[in-house]
Amino acid sequence: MSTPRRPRTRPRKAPKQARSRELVEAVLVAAARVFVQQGYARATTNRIAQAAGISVGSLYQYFPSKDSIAVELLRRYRESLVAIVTGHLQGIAQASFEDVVRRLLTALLRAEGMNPALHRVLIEQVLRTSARAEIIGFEERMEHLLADAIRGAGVTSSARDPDRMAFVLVRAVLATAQAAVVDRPGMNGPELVEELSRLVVRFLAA
Amino acid sequence: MSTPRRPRTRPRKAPKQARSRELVEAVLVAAARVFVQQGYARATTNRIAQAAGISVGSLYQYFPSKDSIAVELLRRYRESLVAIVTGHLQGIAQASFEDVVRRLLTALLRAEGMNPALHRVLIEQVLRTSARAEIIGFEERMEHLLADAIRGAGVTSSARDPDRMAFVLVRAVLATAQAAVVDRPGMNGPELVEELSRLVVRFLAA
Amino acid sequence: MSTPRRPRTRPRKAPKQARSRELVEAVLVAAARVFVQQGYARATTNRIAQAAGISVGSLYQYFPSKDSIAVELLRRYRESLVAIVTGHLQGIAQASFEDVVRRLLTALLRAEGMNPALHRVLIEQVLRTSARAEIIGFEERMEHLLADAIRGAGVTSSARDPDRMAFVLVRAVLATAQAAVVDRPGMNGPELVEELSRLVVRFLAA
Amino acid sequence: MSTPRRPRTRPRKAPKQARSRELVEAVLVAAARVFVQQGYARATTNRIAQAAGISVGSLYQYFPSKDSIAVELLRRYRESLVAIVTGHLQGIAQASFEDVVRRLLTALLRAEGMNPALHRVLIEQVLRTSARAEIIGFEERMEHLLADAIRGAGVTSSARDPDRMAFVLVRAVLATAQAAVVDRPGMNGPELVEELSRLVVRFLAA
DNA sequence: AATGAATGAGTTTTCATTCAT
DNA sequence: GATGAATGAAAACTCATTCAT
Repeated sequence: MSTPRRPRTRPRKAPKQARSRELVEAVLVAAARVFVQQGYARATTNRIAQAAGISVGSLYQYFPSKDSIAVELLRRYRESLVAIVTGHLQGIAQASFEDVVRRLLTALLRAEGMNPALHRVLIEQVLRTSARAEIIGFEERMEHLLADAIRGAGVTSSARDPDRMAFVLVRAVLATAQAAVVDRPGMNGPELVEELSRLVVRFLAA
Repeated sequence: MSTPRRPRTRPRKAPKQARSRELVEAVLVAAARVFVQQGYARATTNRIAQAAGISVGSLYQYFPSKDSIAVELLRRYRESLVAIVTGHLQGIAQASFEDVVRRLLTALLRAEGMNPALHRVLIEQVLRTSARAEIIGFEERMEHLLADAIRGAGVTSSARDPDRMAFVLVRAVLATAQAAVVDRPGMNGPELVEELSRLVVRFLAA
Repeated sequence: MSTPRRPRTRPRKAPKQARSRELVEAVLVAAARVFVQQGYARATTNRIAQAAGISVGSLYQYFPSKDSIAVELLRRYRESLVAIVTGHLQGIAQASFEDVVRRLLTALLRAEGMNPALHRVLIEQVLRTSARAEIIGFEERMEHLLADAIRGAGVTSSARDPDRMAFVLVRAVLATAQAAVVDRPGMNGPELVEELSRLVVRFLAA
Repeated sequence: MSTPRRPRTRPRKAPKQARSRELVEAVLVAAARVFVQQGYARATTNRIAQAAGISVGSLYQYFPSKDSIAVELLRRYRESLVAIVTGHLQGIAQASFEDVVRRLLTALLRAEGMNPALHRVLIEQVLRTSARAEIIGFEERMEHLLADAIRGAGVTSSARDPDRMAFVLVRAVLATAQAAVVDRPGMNGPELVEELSRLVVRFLAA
């Protein structure tokens, strides 16, 4: 458990060769599994390497520290969530507002790229890490996207602050979606999408 | 030198004497602080004991392991949240529905008994602990409370499932409240209460 | 932080590489010395590792616990004693009975492979260990060897039970030999061999 | 496991009052049981006190250290063995030599005051202790008793050294008796007494 | 005198990281 | 590049002993 002198959280080298890229992927996939199953503290680098089918030494060839794996995982995870949301919000012009909401929520609840258990573990860890700066602002980005959409759509009365509305919606929806995916799969289904859509639409109504 | 076979997550002895109870409290308070400040992994039992102003040995007199401290903290935290919600829901007969919602949200956002930063750390920990079973069911209890309130208040149309509604509301509201308290204190204020109340009331409307 | 449920008394990995085997040997040699010099309780794993010229970590790579070192030492010690006795008993056909006895006793008293001080420490330890089952039966094996030899040699009258005779001889001879080697080196010598031989031969006589 | 600055192995105070004596006895009885069941290292002073039905504090009123309990136990144990042997050897004038031997062995094998498992644990411990000097010489005393008896009885030829004979006999007989009592109760019985007597008598014969 | 809570030095054990092969 | 054995700092936990009550 000795800690490196200087925090190393950036990948050691850009995986240029195909083989390297595969190796990096293997490590990330394995690490995600081990982190979730054992918790960050129990997830030893040896276990991760083993799960990835490589040696510890090779792991350290691409990740300068255990933390750097967590950070990269978190970065990717959030990237993918942002991508999903962005993608659907762009469709807001073509489709009815309610349809967009419904599709986005359906996508989220289908757990596309969503792994909140992992997210929780990573957050706890990364919060203690120097990589904090690289990571925070994720929800903020989501909020900006949403606030802009709200403003652009002219959906709402001028009396309310779109930023605050976005803040509320991002947290409320993400948390509910995550809970449905992880803790209560039985709750997940079209009816939940319906309720969540109702939550969003009614909340946004003037 | 050998370790007991069963998971050590239950408090070692019931603190009967006043002195003992103080000690247990001191440990919990200190542990909460250290967990939040340093993260679970860096929070060593020695540091916790020191922060509590006692010796490690005394700590282990009452908590058989580091994990057991986390588990007890989580148990208490959730207990207190349930108490707050229960308290306010009981007032639902005397006051207008909207008033109850507003007061409850105000209480939550005032961070009464709420320490989501601690909660996050603990969750990560307890996720991999055998104590998991002792802990889950917290949100479920909240949901039951709320679902009953919804049914009793006759607030809603018969077409919707009160259980699903409760599921959505509990997650949405708790997550937003926690985020406001921890991550974005600037967002916290009467306007947020207003928006959250709107979220709840509109969502519940027939 | 949690400990494996099963007793850790078996070597962790089979030392296959030459390097590994050396390390295991080094640990055992060092441990034997430290156990004898300091007693089991004072013989810390760090001290043993240091005496072996390796790091604690390496020690734990091959021995899952302090106890497992003691158990392996005891196993080997007894193995070697059995080998000595077996070797000499095989010569019983070629040489006169008395000669075999004398040579065997000489070998034992020359402390070939015999380290009773270590034995004592180990016994105390193993007595309370789950490895007890793996260990007991040592004297029994010796007795079987001897009882068979007695029967085969037709040395004795049919009125006596060879098993009981073997029981008595094994204990009597081993204890005396050990005492001579450890506690009273001054007593050790040809005359002692003579007396012990007399003890055995006369005891066996019809 | 911190060790006292100066070895304290003598009872702290002579138990003058009846109550004190009882307490001391209770501790010794409890300690003997715990030492045998758990081994010296695992036998904590708290466990011993608990087994004795008193508090640790009271234990330390009469024994200045954990070691001092072991030392006192060993002292008493050996005292009692010596008493048995002495008693029987005195009868050597009145009865036939063989009878004395047989009676003595019968007494030993009846486990009168004999607890070799305890003995083993204690020896290992006391060997590391400053009390070593107080303790060693036990077998020597037994040997002197026996050597004198041998000389006095004129049992044996002048060609052999009575001291060496006594050395051999004491070790051989004690070890066999202990093994029979502890490890192989099934072996214990009149036939064993017969064999052991034969061993002694034949060994002593000119 | 008796009690048993408190102490903290001293153990066992783990695991991120390095580096010789 | 890959490997995995070796390292050792740091962590969890124990228990002989003290001392306030």
